[in-house]
Amino acid sequence: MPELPEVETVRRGLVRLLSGREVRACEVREPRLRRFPAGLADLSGVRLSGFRRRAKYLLADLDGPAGAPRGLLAHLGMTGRLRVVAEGAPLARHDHLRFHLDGDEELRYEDARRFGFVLATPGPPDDHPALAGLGREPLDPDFDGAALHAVCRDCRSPVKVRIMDQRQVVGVGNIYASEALFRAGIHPRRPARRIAATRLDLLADAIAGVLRDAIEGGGATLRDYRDAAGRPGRYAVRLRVYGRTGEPCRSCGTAIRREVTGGRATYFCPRCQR
DNA sequence: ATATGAGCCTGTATGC
DNA sequence: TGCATACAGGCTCATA
Repeated sequence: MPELPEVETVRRGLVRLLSGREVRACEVREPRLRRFPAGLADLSGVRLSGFRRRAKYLLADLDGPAGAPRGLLAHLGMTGRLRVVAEGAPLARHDHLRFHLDGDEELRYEDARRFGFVLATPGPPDDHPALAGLGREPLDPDFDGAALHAVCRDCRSPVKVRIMDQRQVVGVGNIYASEALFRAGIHPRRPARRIAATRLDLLADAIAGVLRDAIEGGGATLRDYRDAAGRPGRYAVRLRVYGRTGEPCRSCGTAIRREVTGGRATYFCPRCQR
């Protein structure tokens, strides 16, 4: 659901809609999120000076009085939405957090499944322990076949499981893992260490390529995902294998197959992917 | 150490 | 129509 392209799309929306804005107050309506929404009571008077992304996490930089939190850290989980709405807009059932802003607007955090969170950090949000141990950013310029080789060598797990492991490569979730492996022509259950170097080059390009294309399309909305302005993504119709069980492969016409790998639904073309 | 599976959580779809 | 069940999958934790 919200994987790297969706989080990046939300980030860009927040930059556009909220840069430089001031938080007047924050209201916690439901604290039982993935992590406790610590520090949000102390945000009055801070200014939102920047929005960054690391993996599937959103980081906000804050300018405020001494002692005020310096950052926000958020994760959308599966159904989390960060949206900018008019002050006092009708509340949805799962609007858990309300950030009242200057300019008569609110930033709302809505999350039906409560797998996500937003919290304030005393120091830079980068220092939060949740970010320790994360793997490589696939859109960094040095993400290539050699980088993937370091990730995949000696690894007996299915390659799909490996590229979804956030300690190895970040931002790739269930949807884009299937899509990237299709692009690279690699079977999702192939042991990671059994992939030749030339094919790892292809896979690195495929991962970065599908993520870039999805960002360009504003992310993929299957059901829940919305950007910071409340709009769905436009990339779902471009997916080549995800959710297409039994439908013809767009490349060879063979029926797309669904299997469970590492406990996750996995989609692939049994003819194009080896 | 790595690898696998359960659990968190609610809305939606499916089967009876 | 209603009920039970399975599934969705981000991550964390426990176990093998």
